[in-house]
Amino acid sequence: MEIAKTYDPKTTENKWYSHWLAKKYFRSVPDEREPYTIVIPPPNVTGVLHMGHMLNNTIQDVLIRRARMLGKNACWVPGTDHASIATEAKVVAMLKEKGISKTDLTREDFLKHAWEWKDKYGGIILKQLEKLGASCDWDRTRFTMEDDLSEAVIDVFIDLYNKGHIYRGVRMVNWDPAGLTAVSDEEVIHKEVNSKLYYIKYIIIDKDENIDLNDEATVNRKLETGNFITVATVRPETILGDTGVCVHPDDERYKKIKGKFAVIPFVNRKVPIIFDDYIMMEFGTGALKVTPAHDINDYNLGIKHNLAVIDTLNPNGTMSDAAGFYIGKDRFEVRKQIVKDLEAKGHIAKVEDYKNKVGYSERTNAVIEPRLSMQWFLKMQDISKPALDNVLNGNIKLIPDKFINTYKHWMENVHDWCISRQLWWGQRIPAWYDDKGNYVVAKTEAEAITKFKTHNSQLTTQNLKQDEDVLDTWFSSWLWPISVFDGFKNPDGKDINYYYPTNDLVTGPDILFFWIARMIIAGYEYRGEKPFENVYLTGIVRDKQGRKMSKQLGNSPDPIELIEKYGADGVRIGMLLCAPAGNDLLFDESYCEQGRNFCNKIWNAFRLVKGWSIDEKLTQSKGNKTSVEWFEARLNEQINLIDDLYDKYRMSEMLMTVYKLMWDDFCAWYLEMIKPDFVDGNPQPIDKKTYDSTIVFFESLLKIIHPIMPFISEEIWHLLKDRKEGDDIIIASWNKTSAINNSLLNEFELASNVVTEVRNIRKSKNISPKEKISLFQKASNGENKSAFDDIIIKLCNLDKLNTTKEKVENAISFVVKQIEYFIPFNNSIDINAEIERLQKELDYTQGFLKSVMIKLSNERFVANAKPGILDNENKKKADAEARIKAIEEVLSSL
RNA sequence: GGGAGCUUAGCUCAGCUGGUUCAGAGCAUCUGCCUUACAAGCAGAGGGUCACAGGUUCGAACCCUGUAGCUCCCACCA
Repeated sequence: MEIAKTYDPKTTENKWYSHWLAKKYFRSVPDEREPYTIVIPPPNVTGVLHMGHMLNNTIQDVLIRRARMLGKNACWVPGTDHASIATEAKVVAMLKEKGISKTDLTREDFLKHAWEWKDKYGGIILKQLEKLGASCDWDRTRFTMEDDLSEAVIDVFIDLYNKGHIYRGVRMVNWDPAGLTAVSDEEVIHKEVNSKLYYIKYIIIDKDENIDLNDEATVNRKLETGNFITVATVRPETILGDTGVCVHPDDERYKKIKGKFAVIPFVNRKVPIIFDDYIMMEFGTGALKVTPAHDINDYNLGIKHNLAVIDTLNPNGTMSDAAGFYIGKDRFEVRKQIVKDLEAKGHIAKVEDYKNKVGYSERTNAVIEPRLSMQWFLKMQDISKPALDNVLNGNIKLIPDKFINTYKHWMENVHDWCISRQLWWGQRIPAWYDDKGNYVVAKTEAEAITKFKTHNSQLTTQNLKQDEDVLDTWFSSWLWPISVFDGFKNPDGKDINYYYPTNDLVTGPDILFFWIARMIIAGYEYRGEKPFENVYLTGIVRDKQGRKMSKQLGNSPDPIELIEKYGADGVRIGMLLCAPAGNDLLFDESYCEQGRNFCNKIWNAFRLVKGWSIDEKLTQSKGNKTSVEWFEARLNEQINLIDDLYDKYRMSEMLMTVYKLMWDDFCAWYLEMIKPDFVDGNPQPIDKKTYDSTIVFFESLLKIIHPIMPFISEEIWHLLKDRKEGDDIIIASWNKTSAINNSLLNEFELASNVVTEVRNIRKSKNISPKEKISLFQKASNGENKSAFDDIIIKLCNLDKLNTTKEKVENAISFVVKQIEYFIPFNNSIDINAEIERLQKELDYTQGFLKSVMIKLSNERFVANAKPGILDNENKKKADAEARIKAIEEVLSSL
């Protein structure tokens, strides 16, 4: 059978994925085995796969597949997130294209459209994950807005409310006057812009004084006599909402106006002058106009000093009736106009150019206005305590641990969590209001009525209204590790008891607070136990220039296209190659190319082995015996290393170790060592013993690569030999190691150095690899045979490898460790070049010896260094001296 | 403004308790090879004042101090 020269992923991927599904290998149900559990960070239900998903799902699949091979009951729970904001935005956009405005629809109609949308596009992303090879238990697929999970969310809300952790309060939201909605902080883009800082004079009057600003004579007299205070602002239109002027209590300039009042231009409003150390005396004039309705800091000042709140903006960004002037005009128009009008009345002191940051809506690009609104909050102080403690004490590990600092800082300064969103797509807040604004929190309207009736027997359903808002999406995803196992519905269920706490969570550090910290909080609050043991934090995938991948930039490759181009295994390698834990990764397609090449290398190793014919009668040569013994030692050594790296979550190092074990040790050395020769153009057979060992090695290697490259490993596993039904690599046992022959590994080290030296000399002397040469190795006793001699002969294409007591004339020489080697060379040898080469070696070694001697002659080093270190230095000294002696001997012979 | 982190080869990064020939790996580069598994390959080579300046130590890429540059998080100052 002819085997293709290159590995073709297309023919294998669907085949094996369907096979695994059919065999239900991904399925997990509780049993007596140790569980190994990962819950997927649920992607947005209507989203499509991007590079970030590729990265963290590859890592999750690697972990889950290895756990499965380790004999654990591996359970990877997939699912999707309803993603209130993103999904609602998509549905709104879709409706808009159809000419439907959200405001024209009832809540019920809108939700109908939204569910249709979800049913149509939801789950595409999960289908895409299959292409990657993700071995999720698809029977367990959950959705954060399915009935059970929504019910859990509502129950948790009610429970936390009853415990006194949830309250209503006013909060400044980012209002998008174009989109007519509040947007989250994450959807606000701050840009630095050139604006103007206006200095505006406010007349000062006494407590019992009144003034009419239309009375020009009085105003001018006040201004001329210095009875005014100058404030600076970039938003002069907000003065219509001013209800105070604030200065620093220590500011000498303003001590004399204590107890006085300022008059707001235009509106003629008399407002108090307040003193607060929030003020920075150096900024502007050291006096701040306070507009509680339109600035969060001003709002806080207002609460502290009991100032009125006047909301001067309509939702669409025009001036409201409450503003009193310019009603119905857009705020930017008003800004220009009010400056002119103030100027005319002599209220403008000066105008400066000024750079400041302005927030823009990501979606509409409108300038965001801070706006007050009533929201629901979760008090974080008390319930977050165990979540902080258990990360600090190592009960939950963050990998890499540098994130502990960030986590600690955030948790120690934790803010109350605003959990309400002005959206329809999500879990509706279970609060019910009567027409006076009284409310109760209840699971159903009926319950709400009952609750109300205990206070007011007159109430009926007609007067009750449920809160219009929904809960923040994170308020459902923070329950994810519990709710996917029905831990709320059935708190003592088989699943939750078996799988919880889960083992590893793999996600990005950008949601450390949004999601990870909150899952930990919920875990302790509702299970009294952590939700996971380890959090593996990947980096953010960026492009080669370090920019975030985004649709706008168009710098994000389509993962599915990558898979088609390089194969799923190739792309998985590509992701892992550039993904050190916690560091952002600069993705480039060439990594996938490298991954594809690696697949091909493995494929060709298989092709080579498969092409050999076996001669059962042939006895195993000494060289082959040594080769097999060496590779076995090497393999065991590397498996131990790989296991250790897995345990430490050093994924990129683990990958590199696997890569080099396969490519360098197995393909470049081992297979070359045992590869049968050709005689007269005919390939020779291999002995059965060596062949069998090689197959066993190949199987071990395939098992090692399986978690990383599931498809090619399964394919070759089955092509390598006939297998019984159900003998699939995906469920094969992970390699166990045995004792390692270290002296053989050391001998190989020497032999491989000799081979490299000989090849190097061949190249520098232009000796063709086909031309046989001789090699002499010097040994005082004339023996010094190595198990690797036959291998050196083969790999160097020698006609003989002899031992000699004396140096060899007319030869090129080199020194490996302390041993001298000679290659007789008939053509004239460039003595000078030889001397130069050896002299360089000698200089280096002598320099090295010198540094060792300095240490050893240093009494304080000898006194202070640990014994092992000292022994080492002595050994280094002896080795270097022997080497110098060897080189000098060769040199003197020249 | 507050906090955290980073700076090692052309690129991406390892370097774990300060001490193995410690200055590494992969990629890229250069040179020679279409050698009967693989040119998506083989063989070989070159490449770094470990950001900079001090300090501690017998000994520093590693610990301390300062400086410069970069990144992220939080609060964002009228």
